[in-house]
Amino acid sequence: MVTLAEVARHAGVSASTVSYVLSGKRSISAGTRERVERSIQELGYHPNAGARALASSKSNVIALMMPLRTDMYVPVMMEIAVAVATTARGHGYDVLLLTREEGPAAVRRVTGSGLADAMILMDVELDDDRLPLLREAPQPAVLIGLPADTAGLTCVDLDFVATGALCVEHLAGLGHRDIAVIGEAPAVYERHTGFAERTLEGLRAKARELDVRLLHRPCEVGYGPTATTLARIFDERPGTTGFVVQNESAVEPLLGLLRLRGRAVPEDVSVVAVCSDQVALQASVRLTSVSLPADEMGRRAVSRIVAKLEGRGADEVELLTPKLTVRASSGPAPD
Amino acid sequence: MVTLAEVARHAGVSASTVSYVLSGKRSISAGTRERVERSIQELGYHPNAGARALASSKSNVIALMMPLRTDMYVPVMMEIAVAVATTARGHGYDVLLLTREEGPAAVRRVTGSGLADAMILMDVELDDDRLPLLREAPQPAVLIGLPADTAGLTCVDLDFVATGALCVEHLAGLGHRDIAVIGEAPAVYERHTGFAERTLEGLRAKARELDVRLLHRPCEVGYGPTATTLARIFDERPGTTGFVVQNESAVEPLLGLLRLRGRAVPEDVSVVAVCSDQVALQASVRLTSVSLPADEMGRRAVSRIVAKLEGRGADEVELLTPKLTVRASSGPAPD
DNA sequence: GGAGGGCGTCGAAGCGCTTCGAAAGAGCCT
DNA sequence: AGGCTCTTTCGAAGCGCTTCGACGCCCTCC
Repeated sequence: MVTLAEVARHAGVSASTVSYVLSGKRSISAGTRERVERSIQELGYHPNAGARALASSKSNVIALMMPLRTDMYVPVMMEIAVAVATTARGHGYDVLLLTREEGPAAVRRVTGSGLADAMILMDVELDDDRLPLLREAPQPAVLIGLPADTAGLTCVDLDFVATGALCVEHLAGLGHRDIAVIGEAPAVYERHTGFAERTLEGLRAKARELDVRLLHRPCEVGYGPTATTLARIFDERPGTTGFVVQNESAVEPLLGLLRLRGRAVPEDVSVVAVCSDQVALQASVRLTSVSLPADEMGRRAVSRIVAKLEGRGADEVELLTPKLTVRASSGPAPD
Repeated sequence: MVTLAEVARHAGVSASTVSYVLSGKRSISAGTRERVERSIQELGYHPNAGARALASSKSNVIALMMPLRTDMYVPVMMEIAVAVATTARGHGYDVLLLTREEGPAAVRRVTGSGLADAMILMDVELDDDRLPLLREAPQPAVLIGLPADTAGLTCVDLDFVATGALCVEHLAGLGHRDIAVIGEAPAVYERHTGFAERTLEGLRAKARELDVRLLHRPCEVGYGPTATTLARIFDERPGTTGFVVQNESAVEPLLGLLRLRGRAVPEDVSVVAVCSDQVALQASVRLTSVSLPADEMGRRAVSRIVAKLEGRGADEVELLTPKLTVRASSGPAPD
């Protein structure tokens, strides 16, 4: 393996000079810089990550703590990860993949070992057990999601309360008085995952405000569970004409089931989904949806982390404003 | 941050003794070990990753190069990543997430900088541009997938040729003489992704052998494209009674579309999918499928990497034998 | 009772890089 | 011409850990 010292010898300069050429922290004459750069090329030199981390106390790695369950939002999680990885690379950082399942131990490992310079955490629960550690960690962190207490934390998330409100508002505006919500899997609520509860909160508040009847039912992933949930909903509220689908994987089954029941979308029944634009456009009916800007959340999270690593930017909660796009799945309520 | 030296002072021993307690590379008396371990606990010591990497030339990190597209098999990729991350942690390794898109440059970065001790590559193309570098890299690597030339490489993959054959065999055995294949997106074939081409090869070979007519059509992700593809298939081969679905995301749309056309599954039409068991079970019809053992592939890949890092295990291609599970979506051909 | 051999521990030398202080030279002013 | 500043480069220290050789001790064996 080629070392700094070899490059220095090859270029006829000292090691520190090579280091300064690389980091740009001191001015180097054009001639020397060129000579060094040529040597680096010729020898195929790559700085040793460990040595660099040791000497500079910076690893140039961002840790990403990701949930590895498969009971929810896999594509969204993936999309966030993609955005994080790509954006981070753009800023010169690599991404270390940690599992949400390791919990606080992983946080401790990172903060203790200097494995990473900063952390991005996904799948934040309202009262997340990683938060206390995070607050005292020397490394900055950004949450993608919103816990109950955000003091001393930086968060990026979609404003799910507004998202819920927006869905109800849209349907109510079209004259729907009976709205059903196909929610996340029960386990998601049991974990007190922030976004699920907040969406519900927004849905309920707006429903109360606009005097619309709202029925919320959690729903496991899969066609069967969706069918059961739908049947229950129609049993309980036969007059339901509006649906809000929070659970991406329930979208296609729901549309299929409505078709089977002879309920036309959007003539008889309107559907609003909270999902990525991709899903909304690929479904069998082009869905009216509030988009889940996974990509943007990932990018923002990295930007904030990088800002903090560079000493800019304070702790702050950034809630992205949801946007509802009207497509072919919603229309006026039948009379 | 607590250092080895501080632990040593606290325990009243030398730094090297602490190091040996940690690594177990030399015997330590029970008393000393306990004292040191207590100090480690009390001080909350975590070894510095950079220093460790520098001194031992081992980073305890495995790089995972993952495709970050969303045009195919997102859940499968995710499942593999999960398995890799979890298994790796079980062996004491962390996982560095690299994007497939960085291509050979990422391989060079890893091999040059000592960022990782080994690499696992996904989304392998038949003539992958990362392979030459890999062959001369000092770090071991495992491919999840199968390139055309496997000399000097270690690969883990499902035997997709056998998978294709199995699907045709099953349908032909039920009396189907006209089989259509809903394939991956055209881009996947254009990239010469190994598994797609191999599956097709297996399908074709077996069809020829059993004298069955086979129609293969690539298909973009989404309901619309699936509908178009299906329409074309029935135009071209109205007598089609057997379907092989290679593309997970086409499963639910296909079932819905068949229902719309009034073709009952499995009475009129049989469907065999190549997908994870989860998808097979969650679809609107419990699918006869060849399962994609993503989890096992991830685990095997890590096992092989760890073996190589420990000096065991040679270069080898490991093809997992596909298993077809008969469920409710396939039955005898109508006459 | 002295030689030989383990066992347990220590000290010191790096691993490859960053970074600080200082030296060497060049250019300018008085 | 001497002193000053500014630019460019160098040398050396040190980041926290691993690891090798060596040392001291106790036990065993003839």
